[in-house]
Amino acid sequence: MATTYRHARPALTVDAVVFGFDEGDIKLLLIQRGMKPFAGRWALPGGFVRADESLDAAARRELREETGFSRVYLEQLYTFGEPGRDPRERVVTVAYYALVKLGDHRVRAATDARNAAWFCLRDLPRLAFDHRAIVDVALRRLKGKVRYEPVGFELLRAKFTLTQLQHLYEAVLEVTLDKRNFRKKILGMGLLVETDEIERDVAHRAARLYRFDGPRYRQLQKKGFNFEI
Amino acid sequence: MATTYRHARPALTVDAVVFGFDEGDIKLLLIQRGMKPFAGRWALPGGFVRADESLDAAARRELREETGFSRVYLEQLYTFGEPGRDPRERVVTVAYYALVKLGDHRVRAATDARNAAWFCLRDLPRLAFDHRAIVDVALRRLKGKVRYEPVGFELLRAKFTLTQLQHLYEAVLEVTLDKRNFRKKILGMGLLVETDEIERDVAHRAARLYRFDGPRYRQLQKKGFNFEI
DNA sequence: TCAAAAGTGTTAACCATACACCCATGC
DNA sequence: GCATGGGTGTATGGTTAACACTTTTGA
Repeated sequence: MATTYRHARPALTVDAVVFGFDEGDIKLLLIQRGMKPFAGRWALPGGFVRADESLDAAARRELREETGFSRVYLEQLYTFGEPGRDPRERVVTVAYYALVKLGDHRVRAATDARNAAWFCLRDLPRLAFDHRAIVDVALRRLKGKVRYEPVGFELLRAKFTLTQLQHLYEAVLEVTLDKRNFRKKILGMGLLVETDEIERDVAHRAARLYRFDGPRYRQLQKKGFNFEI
Repeated sequence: MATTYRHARPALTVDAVVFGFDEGDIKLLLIQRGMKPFAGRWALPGGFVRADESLDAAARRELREETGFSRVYLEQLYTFGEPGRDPRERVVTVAYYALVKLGDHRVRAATDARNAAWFCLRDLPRLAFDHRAIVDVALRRLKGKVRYEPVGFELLRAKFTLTQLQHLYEAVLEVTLDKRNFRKKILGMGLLVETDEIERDVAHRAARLYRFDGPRYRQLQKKGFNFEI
């Protein structure tokens, strides 16, 4: 950082890879573009960073404006800046990924109303710009993160069954897990608390609901505990 | 990404946290600033991204220009964009971290000639801008990375002793490791090949030199092997 | 009463840890 | 011959992995 700035400035945007979990699958929230370039193509929600806002703030704002989601888990992912990634002019984008709780049907309705839709990872449409590459980086990050930090809970409602949690890990990590061993391990950490509620409206024996004990996790973390699935 | 760009554009820079390993310690390469702001303060090597170069290319170019290092391990770290992080105007910086092999004394001499110097992490000077925060993020990343990917070797010469490797891990992870268990584990991975050379000019029994087998690692990786210390 | 998923323990294999002495070399 | 670090094996405890049946509930 040697001189004052005399070079042409690239435009700066933020984009967000929004993950949800529903019916045993990881889903991705995409926006259909109205304008050129890539009119009609699906793309990541995102937009330009304003002069006086931080990158995190820009990502949250765009997410709220384009998808209606606020109060989600949001983390910076990677910055993409290949010249030519936008055909109009040079645009550098700071990519984020978000984990949202799809349990609440109202938010799903709110986003359904717009030009936004949830897609299974297995059949994503062609995406605008280099957004497919961004999604791939986000997936790799999610896979790595979920094993060593308790972020998986950000994809479930506050109260969940152990089977839901197991299916979440199976979907993200693309493995199958043994039910007994999974329960032993996750309960052994002492991070889940049994609620006095059980599932409702299921056509079989209702499962107990648990919740994640965030304060306890932070406390254990200070003592050197490391979450690991 | 909805409209063409009408907003004020932040300036865009790259900065690099350059790690080395010498005499059992992790070192950091810093540049002393000549101009305001923060004239005289030590700072990360870095500079403005040019109109037609990728972010990676910009980081490599700045590293080469300011420190003389090329062909180093370089990875994007995080993008820092708080308004106000540069007192002059809004500057967003894409931070990288680099791992360099300090074994070669010629490169050390080359950088010594300039306003660059190596510092122990324990006694870093006050840094310009938010560079101290960037260093902290880089350290956390390095600690995490070194355990799950064989990047530690990027800090050692091509041929190294097992004790050097152990000391490297001890320095990065801030732990002490058991010599026998460390050797068992690292040799058990089958990623090190014994060379027919031994240390020279040491005042005690000379240790065998090993080298990291990169092709073998990539091959094992495809079969699902995961490096782990 | 049937279908569907919940819930539960034991064993065997493997892996991580703790630990101490002799060896080779240069001075 | 002494100081310095190089090099080596075993025993124990803990962790992971494999595995199947009974229970509850609603339809």
